[in-house]
Order: sequence, then C-alpha cells, then structure tokens
Amino acid sequence: MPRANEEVEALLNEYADLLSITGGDGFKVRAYEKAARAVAGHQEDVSTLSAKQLRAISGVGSSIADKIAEYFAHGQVAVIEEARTRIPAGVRELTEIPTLGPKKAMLLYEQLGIASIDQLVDAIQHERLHGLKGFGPKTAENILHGVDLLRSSGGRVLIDVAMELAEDIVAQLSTVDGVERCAYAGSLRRFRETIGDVDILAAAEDSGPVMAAFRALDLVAEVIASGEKKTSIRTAKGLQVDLRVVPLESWGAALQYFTGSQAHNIRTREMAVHAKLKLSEYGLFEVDSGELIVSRTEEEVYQRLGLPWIPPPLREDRGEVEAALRGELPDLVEVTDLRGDLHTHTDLTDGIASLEEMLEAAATRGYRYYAITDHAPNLVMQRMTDEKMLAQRERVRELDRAYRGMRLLHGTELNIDPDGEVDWPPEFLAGFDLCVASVHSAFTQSRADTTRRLVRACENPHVNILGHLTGRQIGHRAPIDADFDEVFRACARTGTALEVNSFPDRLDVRDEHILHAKRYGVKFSIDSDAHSIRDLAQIRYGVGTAQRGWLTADDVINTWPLTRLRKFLRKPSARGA
DNA sequence: GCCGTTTTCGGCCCGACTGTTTTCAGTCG
Repeated sequence: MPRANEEVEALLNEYADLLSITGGDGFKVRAYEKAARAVAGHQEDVSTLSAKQLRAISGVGSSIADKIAEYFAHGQVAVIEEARTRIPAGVRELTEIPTLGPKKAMLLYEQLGIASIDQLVDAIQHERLHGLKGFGPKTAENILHGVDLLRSSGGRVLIDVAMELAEDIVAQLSTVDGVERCAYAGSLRRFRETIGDVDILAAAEDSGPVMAAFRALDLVAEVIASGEKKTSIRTAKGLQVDLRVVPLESWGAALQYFTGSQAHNIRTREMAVHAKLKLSEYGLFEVDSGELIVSRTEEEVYQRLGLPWIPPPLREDRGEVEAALRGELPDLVEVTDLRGDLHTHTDLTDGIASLEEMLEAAATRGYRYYAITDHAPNLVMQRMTDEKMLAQRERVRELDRAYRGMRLLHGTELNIDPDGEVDWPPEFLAGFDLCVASVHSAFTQSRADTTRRLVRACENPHVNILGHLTGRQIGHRAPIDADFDEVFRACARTGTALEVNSFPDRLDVRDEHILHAKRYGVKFSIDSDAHSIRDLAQIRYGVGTAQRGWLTADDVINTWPLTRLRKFLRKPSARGA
C-alpha cells in the first residue's frame, strides 16, 4: 500500500477511536472506520488525488475527502488535532486492554483522570475504583488480567502455530458423540499472516457434550467464558480459542459468518437487507415472515444473495463482492496446481537433510520438477565453493536420470549485495538452470539505495526469481524500505519472477504487495525455501498468501509445464548472448 | 459521516456473554 494511504488509514482510525471515546454517534464512528479501510484498499496513492477524486472512493464523502486534502496540505487536520487535545493518547491506549472499551475508558478519564495503563493499574491496586459505576470487583480483576495479557504477548501468533492448534482441536472435537461437523473458521480460514484468536465451529443438536469436551482439552489453561452456544478458552501459550456450536441446519450460514472478515460480513448483510432478508449465523431469513430461506451450505447463502461462492482468502472487502457481482472472481491458484518447488536447500549449506532425502520427499509430494538452490559463496558462513557447487550439479544430473516423472533443476540462492551485485560472474551463473537472488544483509540502507539495489538484481540476465523480497521476519525484523512499485515494474520489464516465500515468519512478499505487483504484470513463484523435509509442506501457507493476493495458476510460474517454465527462465536479456 | 432500482432524509449487520444490574449496558467478534 502506498505510504500515504497507510498514514491516512491510521489517522482516520484514530479519529474513529477518539469519536467513540467521547461518545460520538456510533454510525459516524463506523463511517470513519469504513473510510479508513477504503483508503487502505485503494490502489492509487491518495496524496496525489484531488478532493473530487477522493470522493469517488466508495465510503469517502465530502467531509472525509476534505479532511484528507487538509492533511496533505497542512500536515494535520484541525478537528482531529482538537480531539487529540481533549483525549490524551493514553486514554485511547486503555481501549487496547481486553474487556475495556471506549465507554469505560472515558469514564475512568473523566471521573478519576486516568490517562495511561500504568495509572489504571495503580488506581486498581489502591482501590480508587470503588463506587465507580460499572466497576465492580470482577471488572477490576478482569482489567488487571487483561493488562497482563497485553504486556506478555501482544496478541497474535504465526499462522502455522494457530493452524496446528486448530487442526488438533478439530480432530479431537470431531470424535465427540453428537458432533456432526467440525471445522476452523475465522482469520485462519482466510489465511491471514498472523492470527489473533482461533475460531472453531461445530454442528450438534445438543451443545452440552461438545462444550464440556472443549473445556476439558489438555491444552486449556483458562476458561474465559462459557455458555450454551459459545465457549472461549485460553491456551497455556496465551492464544484464545472460541468454540461456537450451531444446529446442522445452520452450518452454512454459521461458517460464512464465523469466517469473516467482519468487513466482508457487513457487506453481505447489507446485501441481505436490501433484498428484504436478514442474514445471521443461523441462516438467511425473510424479514416479513421470519421464514428461514437457506443456511445449510455457504454456497446456498451466497447464491441467494446473488453471488457465487467467494473463497475465504478473498473475503476482506477488498473488491471481492464487486468482482463477484461482475462474474470476475479470479480462479485462485491451489496447492494441487503446483508442479514443483523452485527454492529449496540441502545439508550442503544450511539445510538439515541430504540431497537424496529432499528429493525423495519432493517426489512423494507428486512434483513434476524440483529445484535445488543452495546458498552461494558470499554468505561466507555457508562455506560454499565453486568445486562443491559443481560436484552437486554433477550429482543432480545423475539423480535426474534416476527419477522418473520428476525432473531436477540445479539452481542456487544468490546473495544480493548492497550494490545489487551477486556472487558469481556471468559465465558461472550461465551453468545453472535457475537462480534465486535474495537480500540477506544491509537491511537498513536508504530507500533510494535499496530500490536501486533490487532493480539492479532484476536487470541481471541470470537472476530469475527475487527471493523473500522485503527480508522481514514477522515479529522480529522490519521489512526493508524501497520504492516497491519501481521494483515491480523492473520485475515485469525484465522477466524476473517475484517469490512468495512460504515460511510462516516470512510470508514474503505479502498479500498487499502481490495485489500491487500483479497489476504490473509480474509473475510469481510460490516456494517453500525448505531447509528440511518437514518445511516442504509449509508451501500451503505460501499458496494461502498468494490466494489473498488474488493469484491464479497462470500468474505462478511453478504451476506451468516444464517447457513453458524453461522458456521463462531464459530471460530476454540472456537470449542470444 | 455516508448513501440511494424503495429514499437527498432516514436509515445504517447481528448476536453472545459478562458483570452489575432490577431490565440492561458494555464489550467483543
């Protein structure tokens, strides 16, 4: 997303928070939140748009358009500055505490002058909340607990952690008597890169036994809430898991509802309202008669709203409803479309499995081709040499004759140095079937230098794929700063594919970059970057990320037949050389 | 504050659970 759009998104969300804290009209609050989402999802840089062009964005009217224009003209917005002076930043911070929302935060500030989490904790410990309306002993306890959670975890976990937990829970609950269906939903089903809590849905006539089984799971550290229809628990690692139980007749509507996103659900429910229907997790109902229309499958629910079934990774209110109405939903790439993996390692460098072991595991996955791409010598710690690389190539050629049905490609993962140069001279690079090139150091260069560095790598006639473009490690290392539009244009111009790296702490490039790059005509390679046999299976997270970026099989070079792939790997700039 | 094959005014998605309540507000998703 353009940086300006990100700034405006944050500004509008902040103002929405400030309005809700001051008790402003809830619909007005939602209008600002909706506008924030609309700006974030808008492809053009909003700082370059006139007020009239801004108003053309759905959800942005004249008032918000004027505020955005004011922001870019003066660096601030008067009414937002004014709201900031009335509500200290610490009061907004209070609403980050679970169970403490805008109303309670404002009451604490008005009655007791509390304007930070520290002050709130201090007030509770000194029993200064006594007699404050709505703050009984249980509320105080919940707030302290919420502060602990906030300080310890920050909340979200990587997708593989959540996925393994969810699959374990679904497997266990599926065996409970009376459970007719069980599945995970929520952001996990949409393949978001990090997960705040896990949503599990079960279908059963009597919810009692499955709720009891859920509370009794070994992984439960704390039961947060438990009722007839919904139970929430927290695991020892601090991850919240919600279980909802519905009758089987409601399965489709419930799955649609609990998959979200919230913004997508608002869109679908609005469509229902316009059709004189009411959509809830229990089904699609006729408003006048209250009669149930459909709810058994998601397909039925969407169909009755006049839509085709929308794949979960698209359900972010990023234009999927409009595309569905036009009949232009993309036919998303699937794991089964992949014919091979183009970025993998062995124990010749930092992998932990041998070449033979990795190939055996790859063949089991049914791949038609497979590339070995160990590190090149400039990552000195990997101790690569020309001789070792050539010996590996010879071994790969031998094994290639032995494997029926899976062709082996010999490649390497080059290191893009701060100037955009890579490890070997052109003559040596020409001997590889393909080259991935990635940034492994100097992550804090200036934006201009980084951009030049990446464009230069694209222009190298032997570089076929840019590996983990931004270098980010979720929760640990920030992405490099570059003019990515410039890089995407260079990728498209030079025939360099952009990697979707499937490692759960990378997922690099991410969904928003994919959406942008695709518009420039960039092609992608979904790779495992496997360093072990187990890592090969992580490719499903890369595929999920690619789906969130609206990619079809045709956008992804490792779904192509080998002949088409080989043609792509011979870059225009290398032909005839 | 936004928006319009019902509308330029009057709507705006819907339900579960908790805590502090004598019937419901606040929070969450």
